[in-house]
Amino acid sequence: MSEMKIGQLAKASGVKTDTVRYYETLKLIEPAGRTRSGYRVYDEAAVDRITFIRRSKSLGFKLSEITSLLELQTSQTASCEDMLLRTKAKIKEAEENIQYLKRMRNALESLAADCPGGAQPLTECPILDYLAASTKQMNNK
Amino acid sequence: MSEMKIGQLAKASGVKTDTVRYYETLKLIEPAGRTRSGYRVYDEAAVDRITFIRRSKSLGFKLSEITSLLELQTSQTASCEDMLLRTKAKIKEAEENIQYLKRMRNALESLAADCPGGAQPLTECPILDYLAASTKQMNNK
DNA sequence: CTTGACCTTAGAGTATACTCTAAGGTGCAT
DNA sequence: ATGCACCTTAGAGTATACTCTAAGGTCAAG
Repeated sequence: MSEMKIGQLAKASGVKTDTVRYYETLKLIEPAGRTRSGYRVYDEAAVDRITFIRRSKSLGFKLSEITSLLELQTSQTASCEDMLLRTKAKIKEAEENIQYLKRMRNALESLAADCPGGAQPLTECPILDYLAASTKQMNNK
Repeated sequence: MSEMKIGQLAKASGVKTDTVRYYETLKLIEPAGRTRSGYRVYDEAAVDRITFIRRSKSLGFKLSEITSLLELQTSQTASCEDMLLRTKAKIKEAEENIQYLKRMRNALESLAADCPGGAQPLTECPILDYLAASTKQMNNK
């Protein structure tokens, strides 16, 4: 099945037909051609391309970044370094997000540790106290 | 300044006036009243309320969740346990996101470690190889 | 020749949290 | 009186990645 219609491509690559069309609007993929009746026709390479997109997404790349990854792939002049740099930038991003979430989790945990839980009235709740405390310190985003 | 207009509330609580009006559409806050000419009038409690929202946001609560946190705060029947449960759920969420990001980062790091970088042609790049490899394994999210 | 699966397009809807624009009124100072 | 900062509303725009709807054409099987 080297020639296929959008439904087959979708099934073969694990996405919905809508998603394939959406990717087309972003110029991430294009059908190899069209039938006389206007149906999109794809070849095997299309499956690889969707797979490329899915894997890149699973590594945290956005669709707009994947556009540039795909360009890199077909570029004559690009070097390994180009890909490595994008990968390192993504690692840094992930790392920052992890740190951000850890700070959040730690703050939540220290509040939870102070909270007696149970049927205590909320006036005694250190968590709500922290949230509602007027004009002391201020943690922002 | 116990009575203030939206601009003063915004300044006092560190958000934009647009944000205050947006929060109003979500029923997160309401002006204490209006002047004859229609200007929103707020009291000191409004500053605390916006502060509550900001702090909750910094702990990872969504605005829709903050609605329910604010209800909890003024509830007669709620107990500490209610707040603690929400906090624990949020900790779990943060933890899951951290794990997810760590898997992503680790995958990126092991790819980066295999990549020679430098001026190697991309045909030799293990990162692109992984992304483009046809129909072998498949990581999805 | 009709049924059903599959295809087409354009455009709207979902979720989240704002942010901005347009067009116009208010209120105090010079 | 006029300028300026500030206020009002309704509604659109931003970012991300789809997902769905409507209205209609295609195609192979029975």
